[in-house]
Amino acid sequence: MSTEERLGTQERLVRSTQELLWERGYVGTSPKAILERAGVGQGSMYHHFSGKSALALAALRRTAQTMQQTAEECLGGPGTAYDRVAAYLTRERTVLRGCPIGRMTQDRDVVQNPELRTPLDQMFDWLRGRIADVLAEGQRRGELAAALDPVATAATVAAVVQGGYVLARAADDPAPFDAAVQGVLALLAAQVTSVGATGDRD
Amino acid sequence: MSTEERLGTQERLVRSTQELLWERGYVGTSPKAILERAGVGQGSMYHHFSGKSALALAALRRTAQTMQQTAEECLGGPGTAYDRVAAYLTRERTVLRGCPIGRMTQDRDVVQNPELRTPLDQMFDWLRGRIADVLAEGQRRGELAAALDPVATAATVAAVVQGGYVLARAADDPAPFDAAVQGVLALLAAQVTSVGATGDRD
DNA sequence: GTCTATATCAGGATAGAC
DNA sequence: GTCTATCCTGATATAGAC
Repeated sequence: MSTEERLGTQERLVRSTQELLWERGYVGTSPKAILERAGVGQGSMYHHFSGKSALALAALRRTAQTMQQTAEECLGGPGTAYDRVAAYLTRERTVLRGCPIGRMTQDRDVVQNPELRTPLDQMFDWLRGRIADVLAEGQRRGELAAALDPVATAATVAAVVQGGYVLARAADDPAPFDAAVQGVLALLAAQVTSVGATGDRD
Repeated sequence: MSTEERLGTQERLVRSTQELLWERGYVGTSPKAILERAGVGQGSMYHHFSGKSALALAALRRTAQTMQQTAEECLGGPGTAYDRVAAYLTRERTVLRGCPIGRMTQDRDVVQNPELRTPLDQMFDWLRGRIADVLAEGQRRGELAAALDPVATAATVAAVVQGGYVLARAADDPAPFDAAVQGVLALLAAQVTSVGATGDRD
């Protein structure tokens, strides 16, 4: 008995929806496709969820939550601020699949629906804030140049990842993603202070 | 008589398709919507184009061409390499609408169709190459640090724009786009050599 | 070249039996 | 809770008249 089969109906529906939204987007995902992948009947689906958008909302919340945890594992890890940002940028990714959250950003029905947009908004807002915190902490420790703007730089880092996916998918090749990441890491490395600097040590 | 009305049927169809692809993506755009916006009948449309994908191909080629021209106006302009990249990054944009080419990257049917993907691929390939050329030229002139990797940095610049759109649409606010651009410009500014440097002058 | 049928299938959901 | 039947609309295209 597979893991999938032992899960509850509701859980299987949410997971199917997560997968399909990632692969096909919101417009491209039909209730029929969801229930077929989940292996449940139509009546079953409409019993647990009011319809497509309710299913999508549950799926997006789940995906955003998972992505946040994954990012936190890198950004909350050990090392300097540069190390932690580098860990986030270079963590293993299935580049050509793109970002399951960033992708939804291109879906009209999602962006125009405040409820559906909220998980995306919160996720990216948290991400930029978290990266900015890491960078600001690096500055306080004297690791990074004081002139660096943590908030703007955090947006840049997050944008490089999302834009890297776009470039890679256009090329059908992960190379542009990797190049973009290496490019921003090199620029960031130039902001790393060479000496232990002015940090207070006991 | 409006400009639209005096155009030929074929031309009106292509323009309608360009608009709709930008707004709704490929899956979200129906032949019916195209012909209604163009103000032509169904028979007319299938006379000039074999179907939806042929129409999309014509539209994407046109859009990519226009975008390339727009980018060239900035990147081929006057000033230092930094100035020209900055001109590209900060040129006026309707940020919340996103990039009409980058958007298609999230459309399964487009990316999986080699013919439809080609215009996207060529456009971004050209863009990264053009930015890399500008940066390399800046290095030869002694404007930019020799250690900078023009190819990787070019990918970063292109990614920041595409990713900036994603962040802005998630937030329903252009601010993250602007922040990402300012962030990468500040990082790039740190690569500008302070002196006229080693350039040969007559 | 353009128009109006016509055809087929999928999307998205409701109804009511079990 | 789950199933099957049914409904209505739209997507995508073909046919053949004008």
